[in-house]
Amino acid sequence: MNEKKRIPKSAVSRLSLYLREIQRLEKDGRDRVSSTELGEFTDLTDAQVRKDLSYFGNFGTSGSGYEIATLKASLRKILGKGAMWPIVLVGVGNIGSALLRYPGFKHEGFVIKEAYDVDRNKIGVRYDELVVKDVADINKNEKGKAAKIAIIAVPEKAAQDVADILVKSNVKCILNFAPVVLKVPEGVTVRNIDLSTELENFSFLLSFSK
Amino acid sequence: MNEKKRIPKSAVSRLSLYLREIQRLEKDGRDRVSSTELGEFTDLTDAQVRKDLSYFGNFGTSGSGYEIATLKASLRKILGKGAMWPIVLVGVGNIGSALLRYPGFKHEGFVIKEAYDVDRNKIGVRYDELVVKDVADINKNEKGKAAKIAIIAVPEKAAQDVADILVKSNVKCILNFAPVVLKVPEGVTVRNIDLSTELENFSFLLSFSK
DNA sequence: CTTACTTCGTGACTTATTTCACGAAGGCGG
DNA sequence: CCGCCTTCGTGAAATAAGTCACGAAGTAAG
Ligand SMILES: NC(=O)c1ccc[n+]([C@@H]2O[C@H](COP(=O)([O-])OP(=O)(O)OC[C@H]3O[C@@H](n4cnc5c(N)ncnc54)[C@H](O)[C@@H]3O)[C@@H](O)[C@H]2O)c1
Ligand SMILES: NC(=O)c1ccc[n+]([C@@H]2O[C@H](COP(=O)([O-])OP(=O)(O)OC[C@H]3O[C@@H](n4cnc5c(N)ncnc54)[C@H](O)[C@@H]3O)[C@@H](O)[C@H]2O)c1
Repeated sequence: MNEKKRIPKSAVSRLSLYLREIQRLEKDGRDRVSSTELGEFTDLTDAQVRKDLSYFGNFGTSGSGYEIATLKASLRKILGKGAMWPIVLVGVGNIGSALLRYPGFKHEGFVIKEAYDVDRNKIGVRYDELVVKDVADINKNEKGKAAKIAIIAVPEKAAQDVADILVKSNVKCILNFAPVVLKVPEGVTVRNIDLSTELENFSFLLSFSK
Repeated sequence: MNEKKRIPKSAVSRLSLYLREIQRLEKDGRDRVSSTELGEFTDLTDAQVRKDLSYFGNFGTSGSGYEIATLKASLRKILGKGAMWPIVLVGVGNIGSALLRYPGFKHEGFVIKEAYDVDRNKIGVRYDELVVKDVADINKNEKGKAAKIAIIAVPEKAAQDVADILVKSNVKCILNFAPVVLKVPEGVTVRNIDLSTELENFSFLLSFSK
């Protein structure tokens, strides 16, 4: 076990894949899995799988691999999947409403608890138990049960302002769909979903490869 | 200029950011920019900016930085942004329809030319000039103007099958929203948009930092 | 209990990426 | 034309990430 060593940033994302796979295996009735097999499922080498897991503990047994029930419990713990994480969403347009309609998040331990927009046509709309609120009221988040995770799905021009407000209301993690590099203080983490950039990676590849 | 050296994978994504920023600057009437400034906008070091650009050419001028018009033209060329890239979309659900409604792609040089679904309620629906077709007819893509880029926005269980079909119809790049690791032959590139994994990175961070 | 086989955990090594830091230009004021 | 300032391009150094390969530990069969 390697409690001390630096953990590569991408290792956490891979942990997420491992967890997903072993949950699938568990559903299929499997109860053990080897690093080789897990590697095949996730398109990684067996060594990568073992090393990633070893950053967090000794989950395996020489000769017989990993017990699924145990590994699952450990990975869930590491990834913070004990509780239901509340999320605040800002921008209920194309993307925002797609997220609100997606039932998968609840099963994954995430729930969009609040959603905000500026558009009076959006405000008041109900999605399941949630009603879209006016973004002007967002600071009411500040007082109570404050979500630490936010999703920004507003137009590019509004994104930085929204981020600033979210940071003030104590959000620590932002998933940003707007095509902007957000400026946030230390201690706040931003991850970008940047579809144009993804596509440009493709057009780059395609233009070069012939 | 460094035509020979291996280019870090992430450099291409950063090029995309640089291009976006200088286009913004151009709109603001600016005509030159330095690596330092570009670094500030993109949250990178000046050295990183210069090194990334230097993989592709000598775009700058000592003492006065980069001329925006020139750099923009070069980056657009590198990223393959001369033509309009046709895209095929499979799965017109929450995500798929959000993509179809997004006008931004056209401005970026990408256009969803075909969209497929299995659901008869989706088939036949019109989005602008596009009409959703039956996924059973997807191989008709095979003959003609075949898109090289595809987006998969179907449920997890269907994703691998769809990927196999797309690969057969000569798609070379797949943007995958389904939470699965797709198996594709060499020469085909997959990039995943994996929202659960993104959120699990957050829950990991939040559970550890206190 | 012993042998043969499997599979983990990990230090050492390799490869990839980023950062540093400096020489060489280019611009500008005098 | 000269010094001074700015900013590039880039090898060299540093850091980060991934792969290798092997000892140790487990399993299973006879
Ligand atoms: N839809 C896509 O496929 C797609 C693709 C790539 C990038 N994006 C990016 O994702 C973001 C959202 O895209 P979209 O298609 O959902 O946009 P959209 O225009 O459909 O929705 C944006 C929503 O944000 C709301 N809004 C605007 N300013 C606001 C503010 N200050 N506070 C709160 N709400 C505000 C608008 O009323 C609207 O409902 C954009 O930045 C877009 O560039 C979207
Ligand atoms: N919506 C979200 O916010 C969200 C979040 C995370 C992940 N995802 C993932 O993105 C994917 C799409 O999500 P969604 O919410 O849009 O799902 P959705 O159920 O709304 O839409 C899926 C669409 O795919 C169609 N489909 C099913 N099988 C098909 C097939 N074989 N060929 C063609 N079409 C087929 C369905 O008819 C449906 O229209 C899923 O894999 C989901 O797990 C979505």
